[in-house]
Amino acid sequence: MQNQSTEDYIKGIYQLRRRTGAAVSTSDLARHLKVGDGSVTDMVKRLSAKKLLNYVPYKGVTLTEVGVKLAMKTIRRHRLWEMFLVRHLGYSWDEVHEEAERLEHVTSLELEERLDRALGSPSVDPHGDPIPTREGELKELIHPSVAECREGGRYRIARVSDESPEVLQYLKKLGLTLNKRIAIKQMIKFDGSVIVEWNKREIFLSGLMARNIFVEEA
Amino acid sequence: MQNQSTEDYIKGIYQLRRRTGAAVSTSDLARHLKVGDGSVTDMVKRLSAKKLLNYVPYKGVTLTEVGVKLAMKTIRRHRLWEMFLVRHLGYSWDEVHEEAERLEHVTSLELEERLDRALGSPSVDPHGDPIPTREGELKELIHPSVAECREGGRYRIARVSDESPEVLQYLKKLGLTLNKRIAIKQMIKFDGSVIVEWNKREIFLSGLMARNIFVEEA
DNA sequence: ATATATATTTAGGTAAGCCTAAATAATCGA
DNA sequence: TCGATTATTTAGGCTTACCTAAATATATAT
Repeated sequence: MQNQSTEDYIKGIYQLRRRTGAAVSTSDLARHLKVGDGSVTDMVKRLSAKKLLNYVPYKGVTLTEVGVKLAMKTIRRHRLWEMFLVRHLGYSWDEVHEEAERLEHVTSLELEERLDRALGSPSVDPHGDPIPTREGELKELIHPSVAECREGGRYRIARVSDESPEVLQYLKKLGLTLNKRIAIKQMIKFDGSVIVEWNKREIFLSGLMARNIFVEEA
Repeated sequence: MQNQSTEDYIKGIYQLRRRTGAAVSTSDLARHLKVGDGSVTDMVKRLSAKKLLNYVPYKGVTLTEVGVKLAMKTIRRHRLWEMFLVRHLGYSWDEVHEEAERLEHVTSLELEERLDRALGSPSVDPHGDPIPTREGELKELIHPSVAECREGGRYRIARVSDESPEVLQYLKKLGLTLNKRIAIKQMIKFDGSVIVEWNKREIFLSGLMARNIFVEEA
């Protein structure tokens, strides 16, 4: 793969931290970025010298205020591009991640503003992930996954994890996109899979699928 | 400035060669890319090893077939982006060069195709520069500059050099954009400046301006 | 044709990101 | 709490793209 940029490291740290809360270990970061452990220690020292993060050997890293700002800027640009590619260039939601991953790094403030304007300042991207504001504010939306729903409940699809294209492709094929309304028919405890009803059809979701689709009571 | 990529070197060679015809000297390339002479010799050897160009020490470089292909691809992406930024994001023609300079390097074939489709396969960019085809064909349009016109002649503005933002900004302020029709009122031999008429107004163009605006008999 | 000027290459260095293997620190189980 | 396992850092190297200054070609002018 291509070399990881400063922005990739910072974004990675931000995203891993959101999951775990605590400082991010260098080896977790290494796995996330698909580089060697030693490479991360190396890079992390440089980024620490640039005051983008705090590094305590053997303890992991946390972003500084400046680091968080950079993460927000990068995530904002990423999500604006995803939205733009879907709305203005006809991409589907499973095709935009990789493109945005590259475009986010070459986006000027001017371009960011124009993308935002062209989209009418959207608050979420095509997967339902919130887009940080121009000022770097991000309101994390906390939605339960389908795996945590109650049988018989009715929900609106609020977000789908963009980590695995497979989930996105499967849902695309079903037509089960953002904001669609579903009913939970059956929760299968044995393997965590779920049967939902949508559009008068019963749809089977594996446990993995169910854990990657997030909903809101409706 | 940022490091120059392989694509920048190849594109630079292509463009310099179009001007002079012969092999491109390493120092001309260095000036063009704003890097040291020694750096170019260095890079040129690497690109030669990759078969993108032919390098004869002390004689300069020429692109191989593969090199020309890469130049065409890069120029196509650059010009499609310029067109897209103008048509779909409201940029003006003097603002797009730098953005396109970055975007061209992170554009997948898929994205290239979608830009092209969204624009209806345009044949020229916002400055009138021809856009290479998908297959890498570029038909160079040869237009005389305003500095070479004949007094009293009537012309259509076919292309404006995108090298200097100043020219583009000046013309933008006048409203004198692509395809506008002008009449040559007076050629001033002394310093090469030209007085043209457009929209019932007389417009003064310095010699430098005149040499950067290209026209077609009309 | 030779000296001088100019163009080009070489040589030695730097910094960023990466790798692997060896060394060291932290953690966990008994 | 001690020893083993696991996590993390260090050390030594590689590649790319850059720089500057010195060396060497080439071109020019008399």
